[in-house]
Amino acid sequence: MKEKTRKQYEARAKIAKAMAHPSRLLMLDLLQKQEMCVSELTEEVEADQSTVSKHLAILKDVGLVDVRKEGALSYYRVACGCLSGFFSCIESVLQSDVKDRQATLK
Amino acid sequence: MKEKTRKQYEARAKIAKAMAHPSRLLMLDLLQKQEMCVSELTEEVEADQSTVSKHLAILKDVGLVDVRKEGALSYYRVACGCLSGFFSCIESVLQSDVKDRQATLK
DNA sequence: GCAAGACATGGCGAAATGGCCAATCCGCCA
DNA sequence: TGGCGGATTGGCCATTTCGCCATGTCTTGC
Repeated sequence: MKEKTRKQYEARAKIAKAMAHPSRLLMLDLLQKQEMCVSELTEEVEADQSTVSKHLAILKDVGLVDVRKEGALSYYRVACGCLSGFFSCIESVLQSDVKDRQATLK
Repeated sequence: MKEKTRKQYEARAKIAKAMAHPSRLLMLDLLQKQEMCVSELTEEVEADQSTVSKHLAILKDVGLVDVRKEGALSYYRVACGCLSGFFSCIESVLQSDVKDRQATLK
């Protein structure tokens, strides 16, 4: 395989990897609806504040969220409008898999 | 957070996680165009055959691919039609991130 | 200045992931 | 029935991920 091709798949995988965590999916879901600061997200996610902060750093690193600093607060929001497409794909796999399992049981 | 909600995000994360690997993204890309057997995929991915087989097991487990056995061969193919939506989302994040970096350099 | 609150970062142990080799399983055919 | 090629599974090790604690940075208000 070409080096360039390999790099491309690694870049894509990095983005997918950033989404591949329950807490980060929840955060993306919340941030899609409204921007929130770290302490608000921490309360929703129910994890240590440092943990949430690191999750946000991961999302920010790949460009999935943006930050806006207002005084001491950091407001995060989703940076791309394509997330609904991603979520609906996941949801569709989830649904078809459920159907498969039901079909298998019959 | 409700137990049920947490489980839902975990189920979604499991699917996202299955996609979050360069080799598996490549395989999904190939299998979207045509069904292929393990040895063919092994050649494309350039990894050990057992490694490829395990990657396929992961994709199959979450319902992203299906298998069809023909004699000694196992033909894999993509099981859902929504993958292009997923890929285009990734691609869009990739593009906007590149733009961001260029903008930052100015 | 400094105390307090909001975030970010370093570090560390536990757990999960990824890759290869080796062994096994399975369908086919001599 | 024995052997062979294709595929899966088990085992093992290196690497990465995850989560918390402790600490550092920065802003605000006294």
